[in-house]
Amino acid sequence: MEIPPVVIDRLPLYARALSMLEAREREVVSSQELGTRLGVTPAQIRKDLSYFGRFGKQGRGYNVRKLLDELHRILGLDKQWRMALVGVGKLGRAILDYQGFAPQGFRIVEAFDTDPKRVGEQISNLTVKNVEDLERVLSQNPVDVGIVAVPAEIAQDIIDALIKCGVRAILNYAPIAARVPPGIQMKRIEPVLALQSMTYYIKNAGRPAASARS
Amino acid sequence: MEIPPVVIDRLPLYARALSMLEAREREVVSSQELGTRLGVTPAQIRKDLSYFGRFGKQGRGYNVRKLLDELHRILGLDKQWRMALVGVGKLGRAILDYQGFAPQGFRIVEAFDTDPKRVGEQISNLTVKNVEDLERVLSQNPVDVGIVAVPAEIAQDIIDALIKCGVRAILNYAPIAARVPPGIQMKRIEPVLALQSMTYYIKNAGRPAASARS
DNA sequence: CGGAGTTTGTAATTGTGAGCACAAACCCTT
DNA sequence: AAGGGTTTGTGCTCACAATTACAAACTCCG
Repeated sequence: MEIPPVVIDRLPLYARALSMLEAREREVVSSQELGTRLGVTPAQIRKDLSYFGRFGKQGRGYNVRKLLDELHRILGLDKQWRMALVGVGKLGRAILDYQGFAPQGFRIVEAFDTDPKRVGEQISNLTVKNVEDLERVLSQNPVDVGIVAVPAEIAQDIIDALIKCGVRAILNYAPIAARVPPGIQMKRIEPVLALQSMTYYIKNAGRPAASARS
Repeated sequence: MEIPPVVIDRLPLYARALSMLEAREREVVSSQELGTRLGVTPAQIRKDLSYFGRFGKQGRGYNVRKLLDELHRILGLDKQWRMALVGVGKLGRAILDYQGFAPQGFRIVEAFDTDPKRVGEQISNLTVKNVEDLERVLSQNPVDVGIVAVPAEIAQDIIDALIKCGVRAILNYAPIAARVPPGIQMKRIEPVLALQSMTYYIKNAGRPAASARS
Protein backbone atom coordinates (compact mmCIF):
# COMPACT_ATOMS: atom_id res chain seq x y z
CA MET A 1 0.00 0.00 0.00
CA GLU A 2 1.11 3.54 -0.72
CA ILE A 3 1.27 5.58 2.44
CA PRO A 4 1.04 9.38 2.27
CA PRO A 5 4.35 11.05 3.08
CA VAL A 6 2.67 13.41 5.55
CA VAL A 7 1.72 10.37 7.56
CA ILE A 8 5.31 9.15 7.63
CA ASP A 9 6.42 12.59 8.73
CA ARG A 10 4.12 12.43 11.73
CA LEU A 11 5.18 9.01 12.96
CA PRO A 12 8.46 10.22 14.50
CA LEU A 13 6.46 12.74 16.50
CA TYR A 14 4.29 9.98 17.86
CA ALA A 15 7.35 7.90 18.63
CA ARG A 16 8.96 10.71 20.53
CA ALA A 17 5.87 11.37 22.62
CA LEU A 18 5.65 7.65 23.39
CA SER A 19 9.30 7.58 24.46
CA MET A 20 8.56 10.30 26.93
CA LEU A 21 5.56 8.43 28.29
CA GLU A 22 7.58 5.25 28.54
CA ALA A 23 10.26 7.06 30.52
CA ARG A 24 7.51 8.06 32.91
CA GLU A 25 6.45 4.41 33.07
CA ARG A 26 3.05 5.01 31.61
CA GLU A 27 1.64 1.72 30.34
CA VAL A 28 -1.30 2.87 28.28
CA VAL A 29 -2.27 5.98 26.37
CA SER A 30 -5.31 6.96 24.33
CA SER A 31 -5.29 8.69 20.96
CA GLN A 32 -7.13 11.45 22.79
CA GLU A 33 -4.32 12.15 25.21
CA LEU A 34 -1.58 11.71 22.63
CA GLY A 35 -3.41 14.13 20.38
CA THR A 36 -3.71 16.76 23.07
CA ARG A 37 0.00 16.53 23.79
CA LEU A 38 0.98 16.84 20.16
CA GLY A 39 -1.63 19.24 18.86
CA VAL A 40 -3.09 16.67 16.51
CA THR A 41 -6.66 15.37 16.42
CA PRO A 42 -7.19 11.90 17.89
CA ALA A 43 -8.80 10.74 14.66
CA GLN A 44 -5.70 11.73 12.76
CA ILE A 45 -3.52 9.61 14.99
CA ARG A 46 -5.81 6.59 14.80
CA LYS A 47 -6.04 6.87 11.04
CA ASP A 48 -2.28 7.23 10.63
CA LEU A 49 -1.67 4.14 12.72
CA SER A 50 -4.37 2.17 10.92
CA TYR A 51 -2.26 2.25 7.77
CA PHE A 52 0.09 -0.18 9.46
CA GLY A 53 -2.14 -2.39 11.54
CA ARG A 54 -4.36 -2.49 14.57
CA PHE A 55 -2.31 -1.68 17.61
CA GLY A 56 -4.91 -0.45 20.09
CA LYS A 57 -7.60 -1.95 22.27
CA GLN A 58 -11.08 -0.49 22.35
CA GLY A 59 -12.01 0.94 25.68
CA ARG A 60 -8.39 1.10 26.75
CA GLY A 61 -6.04 2.72 24.26
CA TYR A 62 -2.56 1.83 23.13
CA ASN A 63 0.07 -0.03 25.09
CA VAL A 64 2.89 2.51 25.17
CA ARG A 65 5.74 0.04 24.96
CA LYS A 66 4.19 -2.05 22.25
CA LEU A 67 3.20 0.87 20.05
CA LEU A 68 6.64 2.40 20.43
CA ASP A 69 8.24 -0.85 19.34
CA GLU A 70 5.95 -1.03 16.35
CA LEU A 71 6.76 2.53 15.30
CA HIS A 72 10.47 1.87 15.63
CA ARG A 73 10.12 -1.18 13.46
CA ILE A 74 7.97 0.64 10.90
CA LEU A 75 10.36 3.58 10.66
CA GLY A 76 13.47 1.44 10.69
CA LEU A 77 14.66 2.92 13.95
CA ASP A 78 15.54 -0.47 15.35
CA LYS A 79 18.87 -0.36 13.52
CA GLN A 80 21.98 1.78 13.68
CA TRP A 81 22.39 4.22 10.81
CA ARG A 82 25.77 5.26 9.45
CA MET A 83 26.20 8.80 8.19
CA ALA A 84 28.90 10.75 6.37
CA LEU A 85 29.32 14.48 6.82
CA VAL A 86 30.64 16.63 4.00
CA GLY A 87 31.86 20.09 4.95
CA VAL A 88 33.54 20.75 8.28
CA GLY A 89 33.33 24.52 8.39
CA LYS A 90 31.59 26.22 11.27
CA LEU A 91 28.28 24.59 10.50
CA GLY A 92 29.81 21.18 9.90
CA ARG A 93 31.66 21.29 13.21
CA ALA A 94 28.45 22.18 15.01
CA ILE A 95 26.80 19.19 13.40
CA LEU A 96 29.65 16.92 14.46
CA ASP A 97 29.31 18.28 17.98
CA TYR A 98 25.56 17.79 18.08
CA GLN A 99 24.62 15.35 20.81
CA GLY A 100 21.16 14.58 19.50
CA PHE A 101 21.99 12.07 16.76
CA ALA A 102 23.71 9.25 18.61
CA PRO A 103 20.98 8.50 21.18
CA GLN A 104 18.57 7.94 18.31
CA GLY A 105 20.86 5.53 16.49
CA PHE A 106 22.39 7.92 13.98
CA ARG A 107 26.19 7.93 13.93
CA ILE A 108 28.49 10.14 11.89
CA VAL A 109 31.30 7.79 10.84
CA GLU A 110 33.09 9.86 8.21
CA ALA A 111 33.83 13.53 7.66
CA PHE A 112 35.04 15.12 4.42
CA ASP A 113 36.11 18.55 3.24
CA THR A 114 37.56 20.14 0.11
CA ASP A 115 39.92 22.47 1.93
CA PRO A 116 43.41 20.87 2.19
CA LYS A 117 44.01 22.85 5.37
CA ARG A 118 41.18 20.98 7.06
CA VAL A 119 41.97 17.54 5.66
CA GLY A 120 43.75 15.43 8.25
CA GLU A 121 42.39 17.40 11.16
CA GLN A 122 40.98 15.45 14.09
CA ILE A 123 37.49 16.46 15.16
CA SER A 124 35.61 14.50 17.81
CA ASN A 125 37.10 11.06 17.08
CA LEU A 126 37.09 11.53 13.33
CA THR A 127 39.85 12.34 10.87
CA VAL A 128 38.72 14.74 8.18
CA LYS A 129 39.29 13.20 4.77
CA ASN A 130 39.64 14.75 1.35
CA VAL A 131 36.42 14.91 -0.60
CA GLU A 132 38.32 13.58 -3.59
CA ASP A 133 38.62 10.29 -1.73
CA LEU A 134 34.92 10.21 -1.02
CA GLU A 135 34.13 7.54 -3.58
CA ARG A 136 37.03 5.31 -2.53
CA VAL A 137 36.32 5.58 1.18
CA LEU A 138 32.58 5.09 0.93
CA SER A 139 32.79 2.19 -1.48
CA GLN A 140 34.87 0.28 1.03
CA ASN A 141 32.77 1.35 3.95
CA PRO A 142 29.31 2.44 2.82
CA VAL A 143 27.05 4.77 4.71
CA ASP A 144 23.29 5.15 4.60
CA VAL A 145 22.93 8.90 4.96
CA GLY A 146 24.89 11.90 3.72
CA ILE A 147 24.90 15.19 5.59
CA VAL A 148 25.71 18.15 3.37
CA ALA A 149 27.14 21.26 5.02
CA VAL A 150 29.04 22.87 2.17
CA PRO A 151 28.55 26.21 0.37
CA ALA A 152 25.57 26.36 -1.97
CA GLU A 153 27.77 26.54 -5.07
CA ILE A 154 29.15 23.04 -4.71
CA ALA A 155 26.27 21.41 -2.85
CA GLN A 156 24.68 19.83 -5.91
CA ASP A 157 27.99 18.25 -6.96
CA ILE A 158 28.54 16.86 -3.48
CA ILE A 159 25.02 15.46 -3.40
CA ASP A 160 25.53 13.80 -6.77
CA ALA A 161 28.79 12.30 -5.57
CA LEU A 162 27.20 10.96 -2.40
CA ILE A 163 24.39 9.34 -4.35
CA LYS A 164 26.89 7.75 -6.69
CA CYS A 165 28.43 6.16 -3.59
CA GLY A 166 25.17 4.49 -2.66
CA VAL A 167 23.87 6.99 -0.15
CA ARG A 168 20.09 6.78 -0.12
CA ALA A 169 19.19 9.71 2.09
CA ILE A 170 20.51 13.24 2.24
CA LEU A 171 20.22 15.74 5.06
CA ASN A 172 20.88 19.02 3.32
CA TYR A 173 21.97 22.10 5.27
CA ALA A 174 23.05 24.01 2.15
CA PRO A 175 20.80 26.84 1.01
CA ILE A 176 19.94 25.41 -2.36
CA ALA A 177 17.03 23.61 -3.99
CA ALA A 178 19.00 20.54 -4.96
CA ARG A 179 17.62 17.81 -7.20
CA VAL A 180 17.86 14.11 -6.48
CA PRO A 181 16.81 11.13 -8.59
CA PRO A 182 13.65 9.23 -7.65
CA GLY A 183 14.14 6.77 -4.84
CA ILE A 184 16.59 9.01 -3.03
CA GLN A 185 15.35 10.80 0.06
CA MET A 186 16.31 14.36 0.85
CA LYS A 187 15.27 16.79 3.55
CA ARG A 188 16.36 20.38 3.95
CA ILE A 189 17.34 21.96 7.22
CA GLU A 190 16.94 25.65 6.61
CA PRO A 191 16.22 27.96 9.49
CA VAL A 192 16.26 30.99 7.22
CA LEU A 193 13.44 29.66 5.04
CA ALA A 194 11.43 28.98 8.17
CA LEU A 195 11.93 32.56 9.31
CA GLN A 196 11.13 33.98 5.91
CA SER A 197 7.73 32.36 5.79
CA MET A 198 6.83 33.30 9.35
CA THR A 199 7.46 36.97 8.68
CA TYR A 200 4.59 36.94 6.22
CA TYR A 201 2.18 36.42 9.09
CA ILE A 202 3.70 38.82 11.56
CA LYS A 203 4.71 41.65 9.29
CA ASN A 204 1.52 43.65 9.75
CA ALA A 205 0.87 43.07 13.40
CA GLY A 206 2.91 46.02 14.58
CA ARG A 207 3.55 45.92 18.29
CA PRO A 208 0.18 45.26 19.91
CA ALA A 209 -0.13 48.65 21.53
CA ALA A 210 -2.15 47.96 24.64
CA SER A 211 -4.80 45.54 23.45
CA ALA A 212 -5.76 42.25 25.03
CA ARG A 213 -3.43 39.33 24.89
CA SER A 214 -5.43 36.11 24.82
CA MET B 1 -8.11 36.70 0.93
CA GLU B 2 -6.93 33.64 2.78
CA ILE B 3 -3.77 32.24 1.29
CA PRO B 4 -2.84 28.57 1.83
CA PRO B 5 0.15 28.20 4.16
CA VAL B 6 1.86 25.85 1.70
CA VAL B 7 1.93 28.70 -0.77
CA ILE B 8 3.57 30.99 1.76
CA ASP B 9 6.15 28.31 2.49
CA ARG B 10 7.14 28.19 -1.17
CA LEU B 11 7.57 31.91 -1.66
CA PRO B 12 10.96 32.09 0.10
CA LEU B 13 12.20 29.40 -2.28
CA TYR B 14 11.16 31.48 -5.24
CA ALA B 15 12.77 34.54 -3.69
CA ARG B 16 16.05 32.73 -3.18
CA ALA B 17 16.16 31.45 -6.74
CA LEU B 18 15.44 34.95 -8.00
CA SER B 19 18.24 36.36 -5.85
CA MET B 20 20.62 33.99 -7.50
CA LEU B 21 19.41 34.96 -10.96
CA GLU B 22 19.69 38.63 -10.07
CA ALA B 23 23.27 38.11 -8.95
CA ARG B 24 23.93 36.67 -12.39
CA GLU B 25 22.28 39.75 -13.89
CA ARG B 26 19.46 37.86 -15.49
CA GLU B 27 16.67 40.27 -16.33
CA VAL B 28 13.83 37.93 -17.11
CA VAL B 29 12.82 34.43 -16.17
CA SER B 30 9.89 32.21 -17.10
CA SER B 31 7.87 30.07 -14.73
CA GLN B 32 9.15 27.17 -16.81
CA GLU B 33 12.79 27.81 -16.03
CA LEU B 34 12.17 28.72 -12.41
CA GLY B 35 10.21 25.51 -12.02
CA THR B 36 12.95 23.39 -13.46
CA ARG B 37 15.51 24.91 -11.11
CA LEU B 38 13.34 24.39 -8.07
CA GLY B 39 11.68 21.12 -8.87
CA VAL B 40 8.22 22.65 -8.95
CA THR B 41 5.78 22.70 -11.85
CA PRO B 42 5.51 25.98 -13.75
CA ALA B 43 1.76 26.07 -13.19
CA GLN B 44 2.30 25.85 -9.46
CA ILE B 45 4.53 28.89 -9.52
CA ARG B 46 2.13 30.90 -11.64
CA LYS B 47 -0.77 30.00 -9.45
CA ASP B 48 1.08 30.80 -6.26
CA LEU B 49 2.04 34.22 -7.58
CA SER B 50 -1.46 34.90 -8.86
CA TYR B 51 -2.71 35.02 -5.27
CA PHE B 52 -0.89 38.31 -4.92
CA GLY B 53 -1.19 39.97 -8.29
CA ARG B 54 -0.13 39.81 -11.92
CA PHE B 55 3.60 40.16 -12.09
CA GLY B 56 4.45 38.56 -15.42
CA LYS B 57 4.17 39.40 -19.08
CA GLN B 58 2.81 36.91 -21.57
CA GLY B 59 5.31 35.75 -24.08
CA ARG B 60 8.18 37.00 -21.94
CA GLY B 61 8.07 35.88 -18.33
CA TYR B 62 8.84 37.68 -15.10
CA ASN B 63 11.20 40.57 -14.59
CA VAL B 64 13.62 39.14 -12.05
CA ARG B 65 14.25 42.31 -10.12
CA LYS B 66 10.63 43.37 -9.97
CA LEU B 67 9.33 39.97 -8.91
CA LEU B 68 12.01 39.71 -6.25
CA ASP B 69 11.02 43.09 -4.86
CA GLU B 70 7.38 42.04 -4.81
CA LEU B 71 8.16 38.83 -2.96
CA HIS B 72 10.25 40.69 -0.42
CA ARG B 73 7.41 43.08 0.16
CA ILE B 74 4.83 40.28 0.40
CA LEU B 75 6.92 38.30 2.86
CA GLY B 76 7.98 41.29 4.89
CA LEU B 77 11.63 40.80 4.01
CA ASP B 78 12.09 44.48 3.26
CA LYS B 79 12.58 45.16 6.97
CA GLN B 80 15.12 44.19 9.59
CA TRP B 81 13.94 41.60 12.08
CA ARG B 82 15.10 41.50 15.69
CA MET B 83 15.53 38.14 17.36
CA ALA B 84 16.27 36.91 20.87
CA LEU B 85 18.06 33.63 21.50
CA VAL B 86 17.33 31.61 24.62
CA GLY B 87 19.86 28.92 25.51
CA VAL B 88 23.56 29.38 24.83
CA GLY B 89 24.75 25.83 25.20
CA LYS B 90 26.54 24.13 22.34
CA LEU B 91 23.57 24.45 20.04
CA GLY B 92 22.87 28.04 21.03
CA ARG B 93 26.47 29.04 20.39
CA ALA B 94 26.36 27.47 16.96
CA ILE B 95 23.22 29.47 16.22
CA LEU B 96 24.91 32.68 17.37
CA ASP B 97 27.84 31.85 15.15
CA TYR B 98 25.68 31.10 12.13
CA GLN B 99 26.46 33.52 9.33
CA GLY B 100 23.27 32.92 7.39
CA PHE B 101 20.83 35.09 9.31
CA ALA B 102 22.28 38.57 9.04
CA PRO B 103 22.49 38.81 5.24
CA GLN B 104 18.77 38.08 5.09
CA GLY B 105 17.88 40.78 7.57
CA PHE B 106 17.57 38.65 10.70
CA ARG B 107 19.65 39.86 13.64
CA ILE B 108 20.09 38.22 17.03
CA VAL B 109 20.07 41.16 19.44
CA GLU B 110 19.71 39.39 22.79
CA ALA B 111 20.92 36.11 24.28
CA PHE B 112 19.61 34.51 27.48
CA ASP B 113 20.43 31.47 29.58
CA THR B 114 19.37 29.96 32.89
CA ASP B 115 22.84 28.84 33.94
CA PRO B 116 24.44 31.50 36.20
CA LYS B 117 27.84 30.34 34.97
CA ARG B 118 26.97 31.46 31.47
CA VAL B 119 25.23 34.69 32.41
CA GLY B 120 27.53 37.65 31.80
CA GLU B 121 29.63 35.81 29.26
CA GLN B 122 30.45 37.65 26.04
CA ILE B 123 29.66 35.76 22.86
CA SER B 124 30.00 37.41 19.46
CA ASN B 125 29.16 40.97 20.50
CA LEU B 126 26.42 39.93 22.91
CA THR B 127 26.35 39.68 26.68
CA VAL B 128 24.44 36.64 27.88
CA LYS B 129 21.64 37.73 30.21
CA ASN B 130 19.73 35.84 32.85
CA VAL B 131 16.51 34.35 31.63
CA GLU B 132 14.84 35.73 34.74
CA ASP B 133 15.35 39.20 33.30
CA LEU B 134 13.80 38.19 29.99
CA GLU B 135 10.55 40.01 30.57
CA ARG B 136 12.24 43.18 31.79
CA VAL B 137 14.77 43.31 28.96
CA LEU B 138 12.33 42.53 26.18
CA SER B 139 9.66 44.90 27.40
CA GLN B 140 12.13 47.76 27.11
CA ASN B 141 13.54 46.55 23.85
CA PRO B 142 11.10 44.24 22.08
CA VAL B 143 12.05 41.63 19.53
CA ASP B 144 9.98 40.03 16.80
CA VAL B 145 11.27 36.48 16.88
CA GLY B 146 12.38 34.12 19.64
CA ILE B 147 14.89 31.35 19.00
CA VAL B 148 14.59 28.50 21.48
CA ALA B 149 17.66 26.32 22.04
CA VAL B 150 17.05 24.99 25.54
CA PRO B 151 16.49 21.44 26.83
CA ALA B 152 13.09 19.95 26.04
CA GLU B 153 12.00 20.02 29.67
CA ILE B 154 11.93 23.79 29.95
CA ALA B 155 11.21 24.66 26.32
CA GLN B 156 7.47 25.14 26.76
CA ASP B 157 8.00 27.52 29.68
CA ILE B 158 10.52 29.53 27.70
CA ILE B 159 8.18 29.72 24.75
CA ASP B 160 5.33 30.90 26.97
CA ALA B 161 7.59 33.55 28.47
CA LEU B 162 8.68 34.78 25.06
CA ILE B 163 5.11 35.07 23.87
CA LYS B 164 4.19 36.99 26.99
CA CYS B 165 6.90 39.46 25.98
CA GLY B 166 5.24 40.12 22.65
CA VAL B 167 7.25 37.76 20.48
CA ARG B 168 5.11 36.74 17.54
CA ALA B 169 7.24 34.05 15.93
CA ILE B 170 9.23 31.20 17.42
CA LEU B 171 12.04 29.24 15.85
CA ASN B 172 12.16 26.12 17.96
CA TYR B 173 15.25 23.90 18.09
CA ALA B 174 14.10 21.98 21.17
CA PRO B 175 12.89 18.42 20.61
CA ILE B 176 9.36 18.94 21.83
CA ALA B 177 5.92 19.42 20.33
CA ALA B 178 5.26 22.77 21.94
CA ARG B 179 1.89 24.51 21.84
CA VAL B 180 1.38 28.15 20.98
CA PRO B 181 -1.78 30.26 21.01
CA PRO B 182 -3.44 31.16 17.70
CA GLY B 183 -1.81 34.06 15.93
CA ILE B 184 1.66 33.04 17.03
CA GLN B 185 3.91 31.48 14.44
CA MET B 186 6.20 28.59 15.25
CA LYS B 187 8.48 26.42 13.17
CA ARG B 188 10.57 23.49 14.33
CA ILE B 189 14.13 22.86 13.29
CA GLU B 190 14.66 19.19 13.97
CA PRO B 191 17.25 17.26 12.02
CA VAL B 192 16.50 14.08 13.94
CA LEU B 193 12.84 14.07 12.93
CA ALA B 194 13.90 14.55 9.33
CA LEU B 195 16.22 11.56 9.58
CA GLN B 196 13.63 9.43 11.30
CA SER B 197 11.13 9.83 8.51
CA MET B 198 13.67 9.24 5.75
CA THR B 199 14.70 5.91 7.24
CA TYR B 200 11.20 4.62 6.57
CA TYR B 201 11.89 4.79 2.86
CA ILE B 202 15.40 3.43 2.86
CA LYS B 203 15.15 0.74 5.50
CA ASN B 204 14.37 -2.09 3.13
CA ALA B 205 16.63 -1.21 0.27
CA GLY B 206 19.62 -3.12 1.59
CA ARG B 207 22.78 -2.23 -0.23
CA PRO B 208 21.98 -2.51 -3.93
CA ALA B 209 24.21 -5.47 -4.56
CA ALA B 210 25.22 -5.02 -8.17
CA SER B 211 22.05 -3.82 -9.79
CA ALA B 212 21.66 -0.84 -12.05
CA ARG B 213 21.94 2.66 -10.74
CA SER B 214 19.59 4.93 -12.66
C1' DC C 1 3.93 44.91 -40.00
C1' DG C 2 2.43 40.14 -39.83
C1' DG C 3 2.61 35.68 -38.20
C1' DA C 4 4.91 31.94 -35.68
C1' DG C 5 6.28 31.01 -31.28
C1' DT C 6 6.13 31.99 -26.12
C1' DT C 7 4.32 32.55 -21.83
C1' DT C 8 1.01 34.20 -18.53
C1' DG C 9 -3.23 33.91 -15.68
C1' DT C 10 -7.07 31.23 -14.52
C1' DA C 11 -11.33 28.18 -15.03
C1' DA C 12 -12.18 23.45 -14.61
C1' DT C 13 -10.83 19.07 -13.16
C1' DT C 14 -8.57 15.70 -10.58
C1' DG C 15 -6.36 14.00 -6.61
C1' DT C 16 -5.53 13.75 -1.81
C1' DG C 17 -5.75 14.31 2.99
C1' DA C 18 -8.35 15.74 7.27
C1' DG C 19 -12.35 15.42 10.10
C1' DC C 20 -16.73 13.40 11.44
C1' DA C 21 -19.43 9.98 13.25
C1' DC C 22 -20.56 5.52 14.64
C1' DA C 23 -20.57 0.43 15.17
C1' DA C 24 -17.86 -2.83 17.43
C1' DA C 25 -14.97 -4.14 21.06
C1' DC C 26 -13.20 -3.88 25.40
C1' DC C 27 -12.78 -2.35 30.47
C1' DC C 28 -14.33 -2.02 35.04
C1' DT C 29 -17.34 -1.60 38.83
C1' DT C 30 -20.84 -3.36 41.39
C1' DA D 1 -22.53 -11.24 35.07
C1' DA D 2 -24.44 -7.16 33.42
C1' DG D 3 -24.44 -2.60 32.07
C1' DG D 4 -22.46 2.02 31.79
C1' DG D 5 -18.49 4.21 30.18
C1' DT D 6 -14.36 4.34 26.94
C1' DT D 7 -11.86 4.01 23.00
C1' DT D 8 -10.54 2.02 18.63
C1' DG D 9 -10.80 1.45 13.55
C1' DT D 10 -12.92 3.02 9.44
C1' DG D 11 -16.49 4.38 5.81
C1' DC D 12 -18.02 8.70 4.28
C1' DT D 13 -17.96 13.50 3.41
C1' DC D 14 -15.91 17.73 2.83
C1' DA D 15 -12.22 20.98 1.98
C1' DC D 16 -8.36 22.19 -0.21
C1' DA D 17 -4.35 21.92 -3.11
C1' DA D 18 -2.14 20.36 -7.48
C1' DT D 19 -2.61 19.75 -12.31
C1' DT D 20 -4.49 20.36 -16.72
C1' DA D 21 -5.75 23.01 -20.44
C1' DC D 22 -6.52 26.98 -23.01
C1' DA D 23 -7.68 31.79 -24.37
C1' DA D 24 -5.45 36.07 -24.27
C1' DA D 25 -1.44 38.79 -24.49
C1' DC D 26 2.95 39.64 -25.67
C1' DT D 27 7.66 39.08 -28.30
C1' DC D 28 10.54 38.98 -32.00
C1' DC D 29 12.26 37.94 -36.41
C1' DG D 30 12.14 38.53 -41.15
